[in-house]
Amino acid sequence: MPDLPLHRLNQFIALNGAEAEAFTRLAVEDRRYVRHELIRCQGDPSDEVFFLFEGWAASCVDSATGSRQIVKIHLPGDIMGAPSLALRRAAESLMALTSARVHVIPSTRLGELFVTAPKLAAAMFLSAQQERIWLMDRLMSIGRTSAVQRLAALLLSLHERLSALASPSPERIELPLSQEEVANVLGITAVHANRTFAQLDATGLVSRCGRVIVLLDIPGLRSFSCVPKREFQQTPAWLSGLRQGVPEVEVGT
Amino acid sequence: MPDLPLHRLNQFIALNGAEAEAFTRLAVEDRRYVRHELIRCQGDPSDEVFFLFEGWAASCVDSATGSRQIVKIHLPGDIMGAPSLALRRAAESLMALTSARVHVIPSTRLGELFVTAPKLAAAMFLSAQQERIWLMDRLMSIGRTSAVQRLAALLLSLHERLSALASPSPERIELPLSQEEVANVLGITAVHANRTFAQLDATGLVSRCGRVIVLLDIPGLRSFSCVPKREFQQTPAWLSGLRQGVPEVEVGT
DNA sequence: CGGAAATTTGAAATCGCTCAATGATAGTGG
DNA sequence: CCACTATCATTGAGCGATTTCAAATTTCCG
Repeated sequence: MPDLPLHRLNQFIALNGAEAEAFTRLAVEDRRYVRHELIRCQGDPSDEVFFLFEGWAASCVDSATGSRQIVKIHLPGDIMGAPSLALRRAAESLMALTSARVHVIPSTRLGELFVTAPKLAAAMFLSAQQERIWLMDRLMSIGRTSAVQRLAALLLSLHERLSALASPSPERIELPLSQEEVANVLGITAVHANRTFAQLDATGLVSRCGRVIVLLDIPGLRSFSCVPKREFQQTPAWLSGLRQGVPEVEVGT
Repeated sequence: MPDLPLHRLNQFIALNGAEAEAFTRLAVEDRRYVRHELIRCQGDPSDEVFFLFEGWAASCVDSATGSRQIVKIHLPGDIMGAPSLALRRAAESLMALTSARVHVIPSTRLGELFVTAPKLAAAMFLSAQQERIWLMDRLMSIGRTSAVQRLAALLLSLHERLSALASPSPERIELPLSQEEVANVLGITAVHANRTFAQLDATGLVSRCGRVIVLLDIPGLRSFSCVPKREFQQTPAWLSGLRQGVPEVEVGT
């Protein structure tokens, strides 16, 4: 198994080697997808989660009319499909945005990990809370700000996440999304997404050339977007019990 | 300690008496609030979570311009403030919508529970995933549907949650929110919320008298709202390991 | 090179917003 | 109980943002 991007799991609780390895052993399959291919469809039985190993993907909620809302853009290291662990049938569709490699993890194996590796369970719990905050911020963004501001907020959040991925120049974002897909993220129409790009361009906060966007003034973008900056804490003090109370290596089977 | 509404915690994993009791012992304080009082403010240190024991409350994200988005309406039994466990400073403000009673739970005590009561930890994990689905559905609703449809979706979700609370007649909803607050949920303005109420009234799907709303045609509302129905699973099969692998009662201190 | 998909632009219609004013309702203190 | 006040609900009119429909242009890919 090649190096996995485990920064998301390690973000809140530094896992030891055994724990990280236990995670890498969860996958039963390594699938490849091409752009626009469905990884999982809303309504499918939800007995698996997915680890995005390479490429970009999206979680979408489809409305009864067929229109589609992209509720999350996934980057390498993301666990996809976890919300549907609470359901019998998946709440969201997962779609590859670029060619992508995905590790398939049966839910039952994840369940075993909850027993054997409580630190990993805690890491996944915190990761879920982090996702909630991101969703809440996007709800605010869509509910209370204009299309241009939402676009600024989207670019900022991508910048932040690409930085965490140790991307070489995160302020240069090569968007693999079409304008229609960006529109599906922002809650606007494709035509308006185009005008919105032009509008943001005109502010001078970003410069755009095709699908390559360079963020020129990040503090300016942030105050323009009106979305507060979130400072996640690396090792939450309230979880200190985990380090003392639980034997370190009981992970291997 | 009086009977707590623990249906949310028991929804996914039936806790035994010791586990439920361990949870009730978490609280260090029982606070009362009046309508509109702030329970916690965005930016406050996030070293506590809150259990809503009685009354309604709201989680709000405030934008940099001062406008406020209500990201969640809380009913009795909800745990509030958990997303901010991942942060040093709270991401959301918590506000009482009616007079309310709230149990204050220090984060550190919650952390201890993660070690001593893994079933409770799993229940909170699943609850967080459920919240993510609700947030995703609202993102779809706000991003892709009209104001009237969003209002229908809001009323439906309240109906569903009131039913789970064993409310006597959940199709009769006595909203404790002003129209301005409803507008802050739906991502519209207060004036438009009023027109939207009138519009929904005119469809015949609901009837409204002041703040009392009666849902007349629930299937009709559901298809009108375009939000898919979610069937959460009571005891996810994938977590079966928890029942075998972990000693049942090691909960008491 | 050809064809499909994506981007860009225009014009008209619609939805929701803002500003402003008027009625209702509830709470308060006399 | 009533006047007083503040908050909330309602309505109108005009404006702005976004949508819709339609067409032209560009880019991508085989």
